[in-house]
Amino acid sequence: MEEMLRKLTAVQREAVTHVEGPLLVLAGPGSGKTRVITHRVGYLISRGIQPREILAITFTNKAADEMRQRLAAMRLRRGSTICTFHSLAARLLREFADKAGLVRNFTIYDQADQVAALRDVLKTLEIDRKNFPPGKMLGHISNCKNDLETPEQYAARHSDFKGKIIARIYTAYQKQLEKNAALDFDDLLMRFALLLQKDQELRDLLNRRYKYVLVDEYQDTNHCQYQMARGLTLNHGNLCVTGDPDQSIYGWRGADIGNILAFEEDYPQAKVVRLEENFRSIPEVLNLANSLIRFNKQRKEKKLFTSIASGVLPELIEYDDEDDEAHGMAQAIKELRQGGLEYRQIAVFYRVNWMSRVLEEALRQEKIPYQIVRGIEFFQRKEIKDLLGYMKFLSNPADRVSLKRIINRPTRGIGETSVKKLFQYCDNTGRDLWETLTGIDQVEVLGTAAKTRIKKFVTMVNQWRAKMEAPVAELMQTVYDQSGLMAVLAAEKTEDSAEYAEELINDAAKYDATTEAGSLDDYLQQIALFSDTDAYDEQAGVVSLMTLHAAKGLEFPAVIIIGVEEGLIPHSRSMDTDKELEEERRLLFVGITRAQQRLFISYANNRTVHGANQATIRSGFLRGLEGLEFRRESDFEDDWDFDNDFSRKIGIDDDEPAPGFKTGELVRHGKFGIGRIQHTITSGDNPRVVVNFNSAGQKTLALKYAKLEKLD
DNA sequence: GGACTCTTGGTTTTT
DNA sequence: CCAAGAGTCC
Repeated sequence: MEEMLRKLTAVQREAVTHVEGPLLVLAGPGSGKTRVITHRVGYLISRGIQPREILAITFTNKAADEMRQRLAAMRLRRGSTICTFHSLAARLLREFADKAGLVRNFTIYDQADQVAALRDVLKTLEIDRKNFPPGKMLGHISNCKNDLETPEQYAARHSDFKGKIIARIYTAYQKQLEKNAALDFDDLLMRFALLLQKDQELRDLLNRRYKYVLVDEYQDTNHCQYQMARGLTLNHGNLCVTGDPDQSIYGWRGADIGNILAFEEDYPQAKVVRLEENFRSIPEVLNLANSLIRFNKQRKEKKLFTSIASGVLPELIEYDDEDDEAHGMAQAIKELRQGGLEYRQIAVFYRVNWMSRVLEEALRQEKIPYQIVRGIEFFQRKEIKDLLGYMKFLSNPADRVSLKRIINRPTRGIGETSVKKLFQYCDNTGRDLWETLTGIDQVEVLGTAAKTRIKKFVTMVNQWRAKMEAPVAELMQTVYDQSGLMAVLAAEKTEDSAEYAEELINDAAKYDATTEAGSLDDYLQQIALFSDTDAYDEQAGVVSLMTLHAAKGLEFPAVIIIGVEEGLIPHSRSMDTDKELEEERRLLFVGITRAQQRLFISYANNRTVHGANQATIRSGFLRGLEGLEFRRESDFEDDWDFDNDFSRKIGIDDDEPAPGFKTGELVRHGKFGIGRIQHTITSGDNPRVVVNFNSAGQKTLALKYAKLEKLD
């Protein structure tokens, strides 16, 4: 351990070795944050803390996996809990199901399930889907849950026409989920946060269980997650959070950047460590990132610097249209490869998923191998949803959404009307769905034909239920076969569907092989909480394509960002407020700071939207950037004077120190006292120096105004 | 009840 | 342009 600590910088070591009490690690991109967190876990263990007393909360399952591997590589004792907020909540809600008033085998609803459930609700409430679209309604509901607001509270707060209706929808939706023994993503967090709030006994128990809690990507936590982190550490206060306000990109789904910005006020005893040295990118990339993010007002001033050697200027390329852009980038990838990079070292980012299409086409034509990092796409396929629907219903026979999905797929002559009657019967008599199904003879509203068919279905399901303890893949294979799904898929013109279904069974087999105490419930939970980035395979040896959101936490020697246009970045649906605009800018910042060496940014003057060609405008974010090499690959000549609008000068350190001051020199400031120059910024006509003052901390000072006195 | 065609609306980002 | 929903026919 001692040796490992020696390899860290002084600031990193500070973060690793601060054991007791709240700790805020403000970590810039590429500052070795992951390393610090893993080392911190290692350090705690080396100090005699039991591994099982440590809880590390990551943003994705992928990040959790990686962390586990790193810890394993450090050959530490295992047993720490490393997972995401969602899986932690799911796990603990199962463990303390009684306290939470839940059944242990609850189902987790994904977006499609939520929509299906909400549609049913709207139908029974006889609310028009056009005026109250399910997606929008779910958005409202999600916001409420993220703020821990129950349907009752929402209803009490709204007396206007629309608010009242939404309150009715929210209430009925919750009832529906309850009936189905299902929780949506937000419920997981909300239910657990509320439980933690009101159940002191449980809180004490968990505070004793997890004595040290670490939360990564804290800038993207919402109110529920904030409450969870707080509740889990209330008794001992050993909460370490890490994050970067400049990389907060999930505000739209409830993430509150205020959580990290106000951490010090929230936890006055908190120690704050800033990791500002970047170990990832060449100064040219960092300079560009800095010159972009400085336009944001909602932030903590922070200057990124690096001692990595200078490289090539990032390029900005203009194209005529998206086809040219895609082919141009394919060309760039080829050139990068000739320059010695491997495919796996190159990534392309875009704002919206549909932008991958043109790109794929171009890459296929140019025979460049690629992967699209979109994990959940697989699980959104119809055949996968069908097969999983069976599994979900087996796991939780109260789940109407799943039953509705599978009872007539393949067709068994049990139509919509029969299902509707069945559900109505349950609602009217208050009887359990599965109970009703097994005693279907008593349901007078159904005809004999329907009853016979349902009985047959129930017999089939019962046979599977007898095998619930079997390995998941085995059970799934049986279901796939005996349900008739296999025959249906095999009969389809394209073989894709059957292949996908088999891929799912293989995935289950992998789960069986790697999980010791696996169960169907647990497998389904893992799948439900699968994320896009989880699909990123760094071993694949291919170019990676992904959205800017999915790029978070990753790094690549070469990065290409396409479609940097008004309406895309910033996206047309989030450019109304400064808050939204700043988040969009942060998104571009995240993209830029993924690059280690080479960075290409591009836009096209025309783009096909809705099948029609539209003229586009380069993103306003590009204005005022420093350190870009501009290249025009389009015929179109506008009156844009790049050299006037942009500055090609780059200013991080070394080459041109600010007049009279050098990195490392001791200086005195009238107000801040004595400090040492961290680095100098010479870009633009406003040379500045970043100084670490002994008492006042780090400050960026304009030489024009600040009177600095040299000391040595 | 189910398979088919036509119309229409609409493209963020995701656990 | 493309997916989902309504409408139509067997």
